[in-house]
Amino acid sequence: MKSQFGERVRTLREKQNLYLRQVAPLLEMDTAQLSKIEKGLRQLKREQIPIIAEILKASSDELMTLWLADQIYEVVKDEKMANEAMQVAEQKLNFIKRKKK
Amino acid sequence: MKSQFGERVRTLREKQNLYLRQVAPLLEMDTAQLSKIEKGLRQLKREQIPIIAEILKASSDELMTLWLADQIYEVVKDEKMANEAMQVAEQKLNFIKRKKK
DNA sequence: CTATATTTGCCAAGATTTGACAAGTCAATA
DNA sequence: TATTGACTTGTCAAATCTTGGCAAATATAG
Repeated sequence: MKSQFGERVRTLREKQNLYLRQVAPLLEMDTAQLSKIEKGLRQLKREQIPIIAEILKASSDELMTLWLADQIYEVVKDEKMANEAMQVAEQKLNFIKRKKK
Repeated sequence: MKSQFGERVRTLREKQNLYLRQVAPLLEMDTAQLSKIEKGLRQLKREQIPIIAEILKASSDELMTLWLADQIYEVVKDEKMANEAMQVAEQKLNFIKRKKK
């Protein structure tokens, strides 16, 4: 499981019977780049997520969630304190959210 | 709450009655940089965490946890799907961990 | 073998982060 | 109010990291 985002994009693309060469230009990149993105070797730019969601007729929220999860995972993988750090981050997140209401 | 790591470092440093000018050289930086780190405007390098932990007679694990939490928070702050993403990342983390055992 | 789809390797260009310094604020106090 | 010491802020070039684009390699199907 290299990149949840990439794997999901590939699945969706295949479900739509689209080739890299068809999708890549819509994102203004070449097939090599999109291939790397699907394999998790590169990151799609955050602002392109809604675009690819539309191309693949998928939920932008779902793809954004997977994309963010990949970024988080990149930070904590191989870290002994990963779980503790996630918990602390979550608490901060909820604390800030509560404050904003 | 800008940076949990930075705030903790400052607290620990003050508890030890140390000045920036005393601590900074031990990390091979100037006081300006360390000041920014404590205020969350810069990140300490990951590999320097054990060093600062020793200087401040603090737990390396604790500081690493806060440092990682800051990195995670940076990824998800202001994101609508933040909580969902954290959950997905956590699942992946536990999945991988289970596999490694 | 040929054609098409995808993957991989490379490296220059672009973007981001850091290091270093100078100048600034602030508080205590002579 | 002038001085000193601690800390902060702004700037910018250098260092580091990431991306874009191309060419060549591989894979698959006919």
